[in-house]
Formats: sequence, structure tokens, C-alpha cells
Amino acid sequence: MIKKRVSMKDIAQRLGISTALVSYVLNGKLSDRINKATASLVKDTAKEMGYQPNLLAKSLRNSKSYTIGLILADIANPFSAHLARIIEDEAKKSEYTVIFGSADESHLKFNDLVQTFLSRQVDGFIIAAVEGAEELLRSLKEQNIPCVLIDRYFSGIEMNAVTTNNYQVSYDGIMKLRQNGFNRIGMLHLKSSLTPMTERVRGYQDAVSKDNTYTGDRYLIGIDEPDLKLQVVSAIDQLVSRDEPVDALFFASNLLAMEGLIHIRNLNLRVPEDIGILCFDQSAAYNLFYCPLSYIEQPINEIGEQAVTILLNSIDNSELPVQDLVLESRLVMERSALKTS
Amino acid sequence: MIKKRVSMKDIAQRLGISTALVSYVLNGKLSDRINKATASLVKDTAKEMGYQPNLLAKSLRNSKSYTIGLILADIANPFSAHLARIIEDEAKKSEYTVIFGSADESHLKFNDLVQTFLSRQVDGFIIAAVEGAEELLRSLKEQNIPCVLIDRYFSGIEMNAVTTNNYQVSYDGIMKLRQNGFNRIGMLHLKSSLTPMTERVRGYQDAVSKDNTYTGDRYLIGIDEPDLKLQVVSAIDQLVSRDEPVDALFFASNLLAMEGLIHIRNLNLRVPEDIGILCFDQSAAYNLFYCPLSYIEQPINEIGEQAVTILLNSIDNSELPVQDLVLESRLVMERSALKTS
DNA sequence: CTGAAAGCGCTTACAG
DNA sequence: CTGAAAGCGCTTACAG
Repeated sequence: MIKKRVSMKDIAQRLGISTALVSYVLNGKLSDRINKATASLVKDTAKEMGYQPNLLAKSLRNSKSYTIGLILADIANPFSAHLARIIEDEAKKSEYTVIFGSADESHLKFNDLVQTFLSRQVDGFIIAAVEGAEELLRSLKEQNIPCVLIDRYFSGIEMNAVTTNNYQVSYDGIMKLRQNGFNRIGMLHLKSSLTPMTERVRGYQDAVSKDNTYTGDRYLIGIDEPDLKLQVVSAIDQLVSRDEPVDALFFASNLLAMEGLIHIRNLNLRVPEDIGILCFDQSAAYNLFYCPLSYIEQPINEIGEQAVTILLNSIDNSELPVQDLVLESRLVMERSALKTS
Repeated sequence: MIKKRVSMKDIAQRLGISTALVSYVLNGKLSDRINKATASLVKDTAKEMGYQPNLLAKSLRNSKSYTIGLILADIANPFSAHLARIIEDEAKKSEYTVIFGSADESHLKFNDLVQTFLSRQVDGFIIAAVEGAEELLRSLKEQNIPCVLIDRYFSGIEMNAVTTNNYQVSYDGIMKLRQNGFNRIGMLHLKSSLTPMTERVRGYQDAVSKDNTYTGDRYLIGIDEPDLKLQVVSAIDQLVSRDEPVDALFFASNLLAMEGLIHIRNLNLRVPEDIGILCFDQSAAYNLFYCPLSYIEQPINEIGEQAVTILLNSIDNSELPVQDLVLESRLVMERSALKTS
């Protein structure tokens, strides 16, 4: 059996005083009214006996668990993993613990996680929501449970959110490609109704349509996530074998870029001579590609930090107005986006 | 304010019965002795009122939190992130929740995490330990707190562990390189006293020393993690510019391989013509390198699953003997390990 | 300066 | 078939 851990009661008994007194001392409350000698005796004894407060009991009594629930799309995705790390670090600074789960784009898993975390009395949520989550989010809002949405934004619901300027940075990126001389720019995106993806597509569409270059959907292909590899391959095959083939590609996500670049290499297409490249999201992997790749870098650290800050504020004060923070991504232009012909 | 959540007491009052009865019904206990009508009434009312059990209270009462503490080296490392995902999934199947933290190779952070998690009354730990953790691990063992070590193994302490055959697979990998005709094989490893690294080095040393090819340390260079990038660059520069330069390189970790390959490409060394390559750990990034890379793949899924299984077993039954599971890694030989001259 | 007492939301041995 | 009561480890208003 696990050794019984020592409680305040144990300390109190050993010292022949009340648990109330032990509690006051150990929490530094009423310190002005407590006998200094008693106080230090209590502290010493606590240390000696290896006292560890039981946070479960504390939480139950205070109806505050100092726990935040983090729901991510997929912790195995580097973007999520990085975010998880920042959020855990940041939460810890304020003595909060993080419990987490991956929703894997499944509505059922998402609901399940929310319920589990509620049972565990989390003080609030940081959520990268999945499609079909609106109803549940609305109910969290109604119950006044502090939440911050990250990455994905639901326009119908007034909730705290930390997102990035997906539309603008995509637009800027494409315009930059155009200025650099590319004029048949294709885009691969994930079929998704969630804002980051839709906004990136919209940014692309507006940029390529500007001044009537061509209408936005001519070189635009949506990919189904479950069948990603195969579809990326055939999409690229298609785009490069047209009468007027693409001369540049914009990958709307990490994973798309990964698979796309592999195929481009297999096709022996030269970047940027045959095809220019722009990717959304940074990846350590890009460094292994022969041509320095251009990408759009979201400020992950800031997203994580701000999400925690906003959440903790709204836990402390439920009257705060809803915050909707849009951070700026950075456009990093490398050789893959320079026309050389 | 957060709306008060509904408790068993609320249900009991509404129905004019005792909370005991509510508890019995909702937990399916004593179900043979309870009036079916009352039972279904309770269940319906619970559902209608949106009852959510308070796991904090339950845990306090049962001295069991259904929580496991996961301590990783660094959640932002793909290997860890993947592991975290498996462990969370696997734990969830048994209704356990995971709380996690990154120790970042810091002894202090590690201690801190253990204390925090103990305060939260975790039922057990899954731990990728840091250097200098022995003492604390020993104390966990003394307190009979269920633990499973992963990835890193401490020979002095009898604890459950799930690791992989680092020595053997490294040995095999190097022997394979030799069979393929490489005979001046270098290795870059992290300076670390922890088993995975030391075992990989030992495997390399034994393999290159076999039949007196050369002694094991001639082409062996240790890298300090904080200064990894620069040191990898200068290590490689050194190894390839000797009178008898290396004709192959074994990278003992993901990160080393990443930086090393970038530099090899910058030097315009051809893989495998100028230099053969073998990497420890798989990485999605390898696919972007121009030459298919050989690597050693640890069975991450199995590590995670087994760790959870062993942990839950030892939570349920503290009398179980210590388990020390060594899983087999897989050697994946690609063109980077084929001598072509 | 200190203690007795109630209560957070649950479970369970005991009694009827 | 059901209820009263104690207790898990804490905190805190109240009394002295």
C-alpha cells in the first residue's frame, strides 16, 4: 500500500493544537495574530514530517481546482505540441496545472473531453475547437465557464479568442509571389469549414483575383484530411500538367507542405525555377529541403502566453468583457519564392 | 459567477430521498436491492438536471484520483509529443486523465513537477527522468508510489521501466554499415550520462572495434546540448577533414541528425557517395532530404501502451513484481546506408 | 492568540 | 428497499 500521506490533522495532533491553526500558519493567513513561536514550530514540523497539501481537498473546499483543461486538435502535430509546452509553462508560473487531450477533429471526442474536464472541476478551458463544436461552446458560455479559443474562431459565438491574421498574411504572401513574377499560383488547402483554413483560402482568392489575374478557384484544390497523401499527389500532378501549369504553389498547412514537397522532389521539379513555394506554418523539417523555403510563421509563443493570460484573468474576474485578440503572423520570404527565370 | 453545478444532494432533495440512495443508483451499486422505479427516476432526474459527478470529491473520498502524472523531457520534441498522445489515449480508455509537464532536462523542474503532481494526488507516474533524478525516484519507490520509467533507465533502482534495446540496435546498425562497405564510421552523440545515450554509444563502440577496425573513440564526438548547432557543425567539419576522413556518420538523436544533415548539405557532401548516414529515431523531416535516410525506429506506440498498462496494473495491485520491459527497435536501411563506390 | 464547528461533494458500513 | 451518520483533508466565520 501507498504510505499514508501526512495531513494537517497529523501535524495538529503531534503538536496538540487545532488543524485550524495549522492551516492558518501554512497558508500565511492571520499571520499578524499568530504566536511567532507556534508558527515556526508548525512550519518546522510540517517540513520534518514531509507534509504535502492535498490539493484535492483544498480544491473541493475552495471550489477552485487551479487546473486548466487544454483541448488540442492533435498533440502529435508540432504546432500543437509547441503550443502545449508554452501553455503548460505559462500556467505553471501562476501555479496552475494543465490537463490535456487531443480531440483529433472528432466532435465526439471533443465533447467527451469537455465533460471529463468539467467533472474534474477545471477552472477554465483553452480550446482549439473542432467542426460541430458550436453547441457545446455555447453551453459553456451560458454556464459562464471561462474559456479561450485558440487557432479556430467561431464567428457566431462571443467568446475569448486568440487567433492570427490568417486572411491578411495569406493575401500578403500571395501578393508577394505575384510581385516576384509568379502569375499562375496554385493553392492546396484542407477541406474544412474552420476559420483558419477558410481565411487562408479567402486571402489567396482575393490576392490572385486582384486586377483580374484569374479567378480565385482556377488553381485551388481542397484536400480531404483522411486521404491526404494520395490527394496531394494527384492534385499536384493535375496542377502541373495543365495547358497552363502552375508556376507556384501555396500550401495552407504544415502537413500539406510536407507531402507536397516530397512529391515535387519526386517529380524532379526544381524549386524555385520550375515552381515557387510558400508554406503556411514553420517546420523544422523545411531545413532539410534543398531550397530554402518561404513560409508564414505564426507567433506560437505569444498565442500560448496570451491565451493563458486571458484565461486566468477571466477566471479571476468573470465580469471582464470578451477579448478577441488577433496576432500578426510573419511572412518569411526565402529563395523558394524568388522567380529566377 | 459560474452557475452552481448540480450535486447528488440537489437530486436527493428534489426527489425527497437520501443522497446515499442517489449515490448507489448512479454508481450502479447494490442495484439488486434497489427499487427499479426509484432507480430509473433517479437516473432520469440526474440526466434532466445535467448532473456531473464531482471527481474531486470522489477522489478525496476514495483516495484515488484516476489521474496519472506524465513527466517528459520536452513535450515540444516530436518523440515526446507522440508518446504523450499515445499515453493520453491509452489512459483515457481506462478512464484515467493525464496531467503532464516538461522537465527540460532540469533537475529542479523535475522535482517541482513531482511535488505538484503528488499534491494533486496522482495515482501514479510515467516518467522520462532527467540526470540527477535518482534520489527522488528512490523516494517515490520507498513511498510505494506506482511509477513507470520510460526511455531512460537507472540501473541502480528497481523500478518498472519500458525501454528499447538501444545497445543492440545501435550495434546492429553499425555492423550493417560495415557490411555495406563503410569502414570509417563516425558518431555524434549528446553528452549525457543517461542510458539511452550511453547504450547507443556503447553499441557503436563495440561494433566499430570488432575485429580491430579501429578503436571506438577515434571518430566519436560528444555534443553539449545547449550549444548543439555550433558543435555539430564543427564536429562534422573536423571529422571530414582528417587525413582519414569518415565515410559514414551515425547520429544518436533526432536533433543531432537534423542539424548534421543541414550542414552536410551545406558542405555539398553527397549522401551516400561521399558519406553514409544512419540516424537514431524516425522523423517526418527526413522525407524532405534528397536521399532516403536510414534510421532506427523505436516502437513509440508500444512504449506508450505498455507504460500505461504496467502503471495501471501496479496501481491496482501494489504487490506486483517490478517489470522491466525492453522493446525492440527496428532498423530501417535506405539508400543513405548503401555504399555506391 | 487559539479552538470548535460546519461544510465542500462524495461513499459506505451500519442499522432498520 | 432506504436513511442517518461519519469521514476523506481542507478552510473560515465565529466565538472566546
